[in-house]
Amino acid sequence: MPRRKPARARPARKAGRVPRNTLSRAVVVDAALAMIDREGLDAVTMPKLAQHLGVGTMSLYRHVEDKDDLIAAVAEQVMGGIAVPDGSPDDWQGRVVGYLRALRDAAIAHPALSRILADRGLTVGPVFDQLEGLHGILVTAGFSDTDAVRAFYSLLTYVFGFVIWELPRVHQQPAEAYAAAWNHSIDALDPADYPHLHALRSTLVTTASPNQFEYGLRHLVGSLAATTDPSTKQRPRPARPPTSE
Amino acid sequence: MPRRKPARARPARKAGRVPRNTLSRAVVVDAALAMIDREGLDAVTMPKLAQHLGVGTMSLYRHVEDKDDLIAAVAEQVMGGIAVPDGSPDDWQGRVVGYLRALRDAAIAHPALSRILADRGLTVGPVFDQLEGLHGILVTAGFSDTDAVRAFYSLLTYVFGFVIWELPRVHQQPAEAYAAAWNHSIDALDPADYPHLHALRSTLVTTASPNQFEYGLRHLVGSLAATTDPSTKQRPRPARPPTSE
DNA sequence: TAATCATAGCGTATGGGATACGCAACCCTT
DNA sequence: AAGGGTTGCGTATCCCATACGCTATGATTA
Repeated sequence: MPRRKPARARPARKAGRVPRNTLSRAVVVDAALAMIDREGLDAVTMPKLAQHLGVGTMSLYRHVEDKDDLIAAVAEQVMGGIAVPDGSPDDWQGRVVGYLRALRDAAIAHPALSRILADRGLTVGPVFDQLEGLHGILVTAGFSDTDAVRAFYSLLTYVFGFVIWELPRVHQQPAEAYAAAWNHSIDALDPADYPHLHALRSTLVTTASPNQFEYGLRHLVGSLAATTDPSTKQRPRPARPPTSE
Repeated sequence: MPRRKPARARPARKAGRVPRNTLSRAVVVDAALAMIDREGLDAVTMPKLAQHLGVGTMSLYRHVEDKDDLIAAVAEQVMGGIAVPDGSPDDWQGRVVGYLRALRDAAIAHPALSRILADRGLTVGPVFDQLEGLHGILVTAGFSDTDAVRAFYSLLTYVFGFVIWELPRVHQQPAEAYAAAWNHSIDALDPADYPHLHALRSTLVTTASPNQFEYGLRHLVGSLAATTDPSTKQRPRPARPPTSE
């Protein structure tokens, strides 16, 4: 008993009236990205996406191989929006860090990104350009070819791990839900067995700030810098890294 | 530990003959983990899992709230198997690094782990014990409360990002598939536009060795150490980190 | 302008999957 | 020997991803 026709808010299709060129791969991908951002990755299904676009479900498949292809395209779209910043060769740290921050920003702007990449590997299409750019920067800065590779892999890796760890804290329906959950978990633990966690209740949760991102990044970049350019060794590391929010 | 029946080829159920106490949450979770390791996360469905156990699909739901609960339990199971190593208080670096290596080993032994955690957040049950232990180690080593939190978050974060990046390389049907894919991708790029990537064909792929893990880890730990105990500043960082495989 | 044609949009059908619901066999208790 | 909470599980429902053509559409060409 088939019955399909609401097609949401969009000039409903008339019998026999089938407009052309309404869809394109770009339109589908954009809509998917928007829907993912809005309702979450799991909420996106082909039927729902189609309905949103005011088209039939199977129409999507004219522009996308399958759902997997669609999600991959979404990931590429997002990653493609990230650029390795310009800058003087002297400031390799600034450029590299700028790129990594952009990466984190993208992951926060599109919370599903890291999940998608965790599923299919970090190296999607546009990353090639970025690797090329980063490598150039590092080599110019004095890194050997191999060390440059190792360095940016380490950095990339750190950023992704961080973002995955950070996301549940950043995006959570009620903003305090995450903190509440943590506190609840900690309350359930016996203070005798978990003295530190109890003492740190507040710290554990609030530490997920931009500063935490910068903290690890600073250490990593600073240490990498030390292997190449001793003069910058101290720069990225203040006598004592800021310790609070 | 309670004994576990093979559960494999169980005599098919006879009409009216319904044995009792064949299942338990532990049995279900173990079977799920085994199946995940064997066939991948996506291959695991409630019907297939039940069939494997020789029981009806809905029987599983007596011991597991829903699939989500099951997967969460699997993650806990794996994470619970990781311990913060003992050691002398002097060797905080050794203990912390030991823990992080164990984490990576677990992620490699159970390739789906990182995907699962990326979906639901890194902090699953047993992690509390581990955080408690790590925090104690770091504070004893001279870190302030806050810095200790920042430090292990950074480390944890690095490890997870690394593992996610590394996994596709470690587990791939034909061992060379990954390298082949990369080389193929690079070949498709115009050497004029991507001089570095072309020059690095081999390096880019082969760098994914245990050394890469240690490379970033060494830098991170070394730099963190420097903030607390200047005497160890040089230790984790040889004059020049090994540069090759 | 009319006939031709590749193609976009889409209706229908198939094969899973997750899971609510409720029955009945079991095993334990009394 | 009877009763009852529990466990295993059959059935049914609702969604999904997707294969398979059919048909209208707009561009192309005669």
